[in-house]
Amino acid sequence: MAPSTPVRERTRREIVQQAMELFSTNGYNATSLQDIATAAGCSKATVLYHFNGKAAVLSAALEPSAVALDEVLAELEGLSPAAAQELAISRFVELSVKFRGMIQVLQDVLPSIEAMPEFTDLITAGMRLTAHLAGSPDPLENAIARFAIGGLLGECRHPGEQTDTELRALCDTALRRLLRPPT
Amino acid sequence: MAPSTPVRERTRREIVQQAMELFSTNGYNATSLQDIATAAGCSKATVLYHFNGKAAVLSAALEPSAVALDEVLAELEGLSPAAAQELAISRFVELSVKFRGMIQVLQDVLPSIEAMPEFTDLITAGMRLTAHLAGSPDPLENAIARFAIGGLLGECRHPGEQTDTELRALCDTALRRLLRPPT
DNA sequence: GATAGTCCTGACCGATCGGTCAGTAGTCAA
DNA sequence: TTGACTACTGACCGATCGGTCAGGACTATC
Repeated sequence: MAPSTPVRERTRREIVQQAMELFSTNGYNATSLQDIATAAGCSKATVLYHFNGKAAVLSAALEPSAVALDEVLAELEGLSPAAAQELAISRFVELSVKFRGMIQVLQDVLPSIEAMPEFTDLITAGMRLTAHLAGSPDPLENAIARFAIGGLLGECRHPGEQTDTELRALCDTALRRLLRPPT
Repeated sequence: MAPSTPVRERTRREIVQQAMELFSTNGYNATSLQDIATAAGCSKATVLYHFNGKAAVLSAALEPSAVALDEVLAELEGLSPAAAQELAISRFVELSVKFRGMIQVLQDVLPSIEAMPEFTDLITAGMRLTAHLAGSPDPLENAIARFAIGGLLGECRHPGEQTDTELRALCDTALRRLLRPPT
C-alpha cells in the first residue's frame, strides 16, 4: 500500500466530506459520482481513482458513524440487560443527533444494502444495538425496538427543520415511551 | 373521455395490479416501466398509452389507500381531540396492515414527492391524520406522531416476515405507548 | 368493401448512470 | 537527464432509464 501522502489524503478527505453532504441532503441513490466530483472540485475519474466504486465512497462516508456505533457496543458489553438498555437508549439518541445526516442515508440504502458486502459489519452492529434496545428476548419487544429505530430514521430525514436540542428531546421521549413503558 | 370499454379496463387493471406488486416488493424508484410492462404481459409503450407517465401509474396504484385514508378522515371529523385520537390510532393500524405494501412505497417516494403534483392531496391527508394522532397541538406530541408514522412505515418494509396479526399487535402496542402514555 | 376508432407495439430518442482506460503533468531519486 | 511513480483527467463505454411516434391488427359502423 502507498504510504498515504498528504496530497492523497487531502483529496480523499474532500471527496468524502462532500459525499457526506450530498448523501445527507439528497440521499445515496439520488447522488451521482459526477455530483460528488463537481462538489469536491475534481473529475469523476478522480473519485474512482481514490475509491473502488460508489459503494466504497459511501463506506468511507459512513465510517465515522460505524466506529462510533462499535464503541457504544463495546461499552454495552457485559452489562445487565436493564442497564444495557438504559445506556443504549441515551447513547443511541446521542449518535442519532450527531450523525443525523448519515442516518438518513442508511434509510435510503437499506433496501439494497444486503447486496453490498461492504456493510455486513454495520448491519450486524445495528442488529446487536436493536437487541440491547429491546431489553428482552421477547419478539414483540424486539419488534418495538425495530419500530423505534425506524421512527428515528424517519425523523432524521428532515435536517434543518429542528435544532439538535429539539431532536434530542424528541428521540429521548419517544424511545423511553416505547422501550421503557411504566409497568 | 372514452366510455372505458371492457378491454381497456382489463388491461389497465392488470397494469395497476402488477405495478402495486412490484412497487411493494422493490420500491418505486427501483421498479422500471419495463418491469411493470413485462409483469403485466404487455409492452412498455402500452403502459404509457394507458397512463400519462410513471407517476400516473403510482397514483393509480395508490388510489385505493388514498380513498381509504379520506374515509377515515371523514369519520374523524367533528370528534373531540381525545376521541379522534383514539379512533385515529385503531383506524391507522387497520390501514397500515391492509395497505402495508403500498405504505412502503410512500417511504420510497417521500423525498421527491413534493415534486409530484399528483400527490398533494395525499400529503395534506397524511398531515391531517398526523394531527389527529398527536391529539394535541403541542409540537412535541406532533413530532411524536410523525415519529410513530415513521416507525410504522419502516416496519411495513418487511413484507412476509410477519403475519397480519403480528403486525397489527406490534403497531397497536407501539402507537399506544407513544401516543397515549400513562399520565 | 370502405371508414373510423380502439388498442397495442417495435423502433427509436436523448439523458444519465457507474465505470474503464490511455495518457498527461508534476515530483523526486539516481 | 532520465526513469519511475503519484495524482489526475478527458474521452469513451455499455446499460438503463422515462418517454415519443408512426404504424399495424382488430372491431364496429355505415
